[in-house]
Amino acid sequence: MANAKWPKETWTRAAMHAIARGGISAVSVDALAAQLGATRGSFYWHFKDRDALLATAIAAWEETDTAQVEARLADIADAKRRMRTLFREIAFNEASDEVPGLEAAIFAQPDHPLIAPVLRRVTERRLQILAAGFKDLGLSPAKARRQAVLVYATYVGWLQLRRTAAHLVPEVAAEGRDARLAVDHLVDQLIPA
Amino acid sequence: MANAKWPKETWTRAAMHAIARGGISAVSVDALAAQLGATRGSFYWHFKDRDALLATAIAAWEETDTAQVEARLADIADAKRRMRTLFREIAFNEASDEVPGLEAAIFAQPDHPLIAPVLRRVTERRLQILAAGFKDLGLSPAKARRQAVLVYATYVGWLQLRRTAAHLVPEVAAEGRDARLAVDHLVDQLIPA
DNA sequence: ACCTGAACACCGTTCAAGT
DNA sequence: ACCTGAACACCGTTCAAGT
Repeated sequence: MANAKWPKETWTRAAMHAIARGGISAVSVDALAAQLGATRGSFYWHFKDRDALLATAIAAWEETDTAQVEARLADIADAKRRMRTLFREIAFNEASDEVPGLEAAIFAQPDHPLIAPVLRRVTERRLQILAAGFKDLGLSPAKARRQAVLVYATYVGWLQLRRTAAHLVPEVAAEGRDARLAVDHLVDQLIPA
Repeated sequence: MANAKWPKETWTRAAMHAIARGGISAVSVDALAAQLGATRGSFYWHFKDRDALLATAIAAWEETDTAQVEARLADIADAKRRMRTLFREIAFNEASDEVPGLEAAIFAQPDHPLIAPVLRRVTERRLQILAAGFKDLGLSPAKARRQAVLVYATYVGWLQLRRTAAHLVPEVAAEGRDARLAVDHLVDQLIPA
């Protein structure tokens, strides 16, 4: 258990990079084995099947994501600034993954059976953070919740438009003048003074 | 060409239903052949490969979608009512596909290489319709465009939240009191008086 | 405990042969 | 023109055998 040639973690890291590169379908036991210089048989000593590897990789992402969002927002006392930060930093600077592109790849397949439950938990946590912020800004609990849903839906759609239509919709790009104007416009309209 | 046992269209319809049921990965040449009572070899007479079938099915959806959105919105003269309709009817009553669930399944895989270019065209067309509406409501061209992007991003995210977190976020459900309140809230905030 | 290598199943693709 | 059926390739999974 301690002296494995290709410990479980090695397969998991390789899978995370494969997901970041080409999504779930890019995770091939055969390809990973070849890449590591191991055999497919070896893989099945550590994992029940391919899905178990995928679940482990996605769970690893969830843990680091939870920790990061918490850390980033806890610092900011002022509610309005916290909201702007959520959009500016998290939505626009492609959250600082330790595996670059992994979050984007996971958000790109929200309906995958292994991703959906994780995304539900992440969504609920973020909605609670947003709703708490809007309550701090003076909204009633019900209105704060509705506003949180509205803002989060916009965030989710914004990310999707960036992936699928960035050239077409310069407003949602990660940088540029159009994008900055659009974000200001968005923040002004979605976040009460 | 006229007297085929399993004409091209039969394969295409079967593929559309398979996509609606389980997404792109549910389209298996082997499974479709078995289902139709044909052989896999027969399939390759009509299509170059599996991707050609997928492309044909997605193109068929694009055509009917284009026609439907055009027809539905052309009727409504008043700009504000047109906007509300876009959200109420199209976003909430699961656009009346002739193949039920197909649009939702396509929106669920926006990054798939065969889906992405189609979705780009659909996105641009819808943004133009929205922006024209906001200009009719008195916004400047630049503001109308930004508002269209904001509204459309919210729409896209709303659909995704419904798919992945409907139980968790009753506000985005297709029906119910919470959902109606949330939509009113949303329309009031996103569509200028 | 950990890994190899052969075997099998599933499914996309090709193609020679039929009608 | 349209279809069959056999063959092959790719890859997930199992398992007996090795160290």
